[in-house]
Amino acid sequence: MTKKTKAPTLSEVARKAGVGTTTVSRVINGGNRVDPKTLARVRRAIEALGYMPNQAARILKGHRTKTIGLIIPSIADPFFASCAEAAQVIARTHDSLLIVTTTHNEPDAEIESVKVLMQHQTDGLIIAPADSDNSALRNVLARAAVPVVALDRPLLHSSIPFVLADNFAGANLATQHLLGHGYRRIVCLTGETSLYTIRERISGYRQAIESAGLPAIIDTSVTDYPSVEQAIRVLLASSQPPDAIFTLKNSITINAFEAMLKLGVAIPDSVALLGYDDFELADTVRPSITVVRQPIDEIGRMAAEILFQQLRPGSRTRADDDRPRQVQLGTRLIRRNSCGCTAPQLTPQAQNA
Amino acid sequence: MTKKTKAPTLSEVARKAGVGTTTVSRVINGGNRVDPKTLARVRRAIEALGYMPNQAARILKGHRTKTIGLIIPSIADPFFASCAEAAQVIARTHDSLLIVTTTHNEPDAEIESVKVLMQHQTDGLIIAPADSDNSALRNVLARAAVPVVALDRPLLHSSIPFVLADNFAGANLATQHLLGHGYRRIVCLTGETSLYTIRERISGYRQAIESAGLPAIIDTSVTDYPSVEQAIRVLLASSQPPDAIFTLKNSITINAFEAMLKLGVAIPDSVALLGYDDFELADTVRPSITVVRQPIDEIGRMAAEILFQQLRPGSRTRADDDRPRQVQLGTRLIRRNSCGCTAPQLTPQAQNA
DNA sequence: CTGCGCGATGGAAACGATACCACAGCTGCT
DNA sequence: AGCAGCTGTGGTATCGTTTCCATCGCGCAG
Repeated sequence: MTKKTKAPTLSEVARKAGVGTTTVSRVINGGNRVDPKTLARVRRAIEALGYMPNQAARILKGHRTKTIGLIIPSIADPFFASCAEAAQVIARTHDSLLIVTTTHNEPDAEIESVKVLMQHQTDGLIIAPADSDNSALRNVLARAAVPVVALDRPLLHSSIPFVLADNFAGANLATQHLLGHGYRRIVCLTGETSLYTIRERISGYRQAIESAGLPAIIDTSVTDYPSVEQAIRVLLASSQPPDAIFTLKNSITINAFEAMLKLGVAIPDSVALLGYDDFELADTVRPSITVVRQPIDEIGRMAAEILFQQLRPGSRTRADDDRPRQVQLGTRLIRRNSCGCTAPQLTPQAQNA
Repeated sequence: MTKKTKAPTLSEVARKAGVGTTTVSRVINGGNRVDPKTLARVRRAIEALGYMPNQAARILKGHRTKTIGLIIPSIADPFFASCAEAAQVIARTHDSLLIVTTTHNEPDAEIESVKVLMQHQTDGLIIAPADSDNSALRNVLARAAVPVVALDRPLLHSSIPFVLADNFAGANLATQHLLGHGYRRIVCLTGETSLYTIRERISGYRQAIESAGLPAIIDTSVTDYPSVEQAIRVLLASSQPPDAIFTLKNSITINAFEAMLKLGVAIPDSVALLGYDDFELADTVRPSITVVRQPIDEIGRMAAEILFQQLRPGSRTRADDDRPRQVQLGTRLIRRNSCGCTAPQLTPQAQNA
């Protein structure tokens, strides 16, 4: 038990170094305007005592806390995990700490998270709202009195800046790609339609399908593996079975792939498959799966950067900054083998936006 | 700009409610020993002002901060992301906030993280040390003067409790399984041997192989896809090509699988494959991949629980608690098709530990 | 009738760091 | 010589909350 009972304070350092607290404070914060000799002495005292500034006291005194909050549905979701990682990198360059809380897409948990983070005096907030039209959340955020940036999903009817991928364009392009291959009965398996991103993707799909004069075939009911398998089974048994499946979400893509394998559906010869969101193994499975890839890291990075940009002293006052506040990033179609492209491109292309 | 310039304070609430600060404080902390009428009045004032306690001030006043730190290599790594998620759930049940920092397995970043978290006065720390024998880290943690729990990797030569999977037993069992299938030239592709977990797995493999009187064939050089493909290419071209490959890490398993596919190696008929760590698609690819699965969530959960157990008031004094402090959790062999098991078991078995 | 105990409440001193202000000593200009 | 201006320094109020201690009624036993 070599545990020390108490952390040394600034004034203990001051006493040990034989100087005033002000001087020690100066040394800690850059050491300007301090005599080199004094500086060295204080530094030595700090070292000897193993002194570390108490953040709570600093924060209490006011001003910047060097802490920002990130509110996401889940850490275990690779998409948000990558966003978090990217945001943390940016936070670190701004000498700030990122605190992540999770909501599992529950509005109550979101509001709770905002409250918790505000109590911890975070300088700003990045949030991926479950419901893009949640007035309760808007209110809480308005009270928060700190800059907020929305991530992956916008917060509508508010002036909150957002960073997200162009889901409409991504799905639109993917659908066009399938149409280009000659598929005519393209089914869309969606997942939870309460999410803004999914709805946008549906719109993108629908627009492409309908402007080709074809019927949109949308199944919003699928959730887990059994439901996906069942849905595909039913579709295949119908009088006009699909010739392509477009899945709007990672887990559904994987489930659909597995179900098609199990049901003995030849991909893409019998039915093609194209998924929204890339994943590591999409390239490894046989056939490899064509997907729409979002610039995940970029989303996390930009959200954080916009937040810090708003945190710059003075930026609050001059309301009209020249920088863009609402960012929609482009997506790429990563062509692999599940869509009927014979020779998969090794270098991804087909940018949009 | 409906932004409020300033958050209301406790004394403003007190003034509004016409009571003293002490009373408001009591109301916030449970409201015992307060007249029901006063209580209601204060509650109303709190509501009206949208008051939220300032954590910084609370923390400064001393005692518990209701905040714990988690230091992991990466948030984007699914293993640690799941640990973090599990730990966060436990933290929430203890009414605490979890702050995650990442190190990318760099010792300097670890020490920096500990310092940052200590400055934020976290009540305790959970850490996955890159190097299990890092004396600098041990020193910093000793100074930290708060309970610490090691996760996934122990911190040797210290009394710090740890929670991890039994890597030796897991690899040992996996190797035995391959031996049981009749494979005799089992190659082990490791990944970075600086990690405790990898070293343990190597030992488990070696022990099983050598007690079968066979030579351990270990390639520690592989890192990314090209190196894995190259390694497999060389192995196959040798005079005595392997009949099974045991990969000690997720990314290497995936790389090996892809390389084998590309090189036209029949799995498992020509060469079997068994990987350490399960992943979502291991079950979806063809052939599905047999793996050793670790109880990831359980690791995160238990680490957090042990930490909070040590945080219980008084537990610091009675040093000899009856609870176990060093936990090694069992792993399971998930039998699929890449190892030669003809009929894959749908219900995983073969527990060990 | 007095004092004791108890429930309800408020005053004010911390907690540790910051920053405003003051001031000492020195330079160099008029 | 006098004074402005600069550098290096310290005293001290302050941030918002908790908590120790004091106070104040008030019913009730002695």
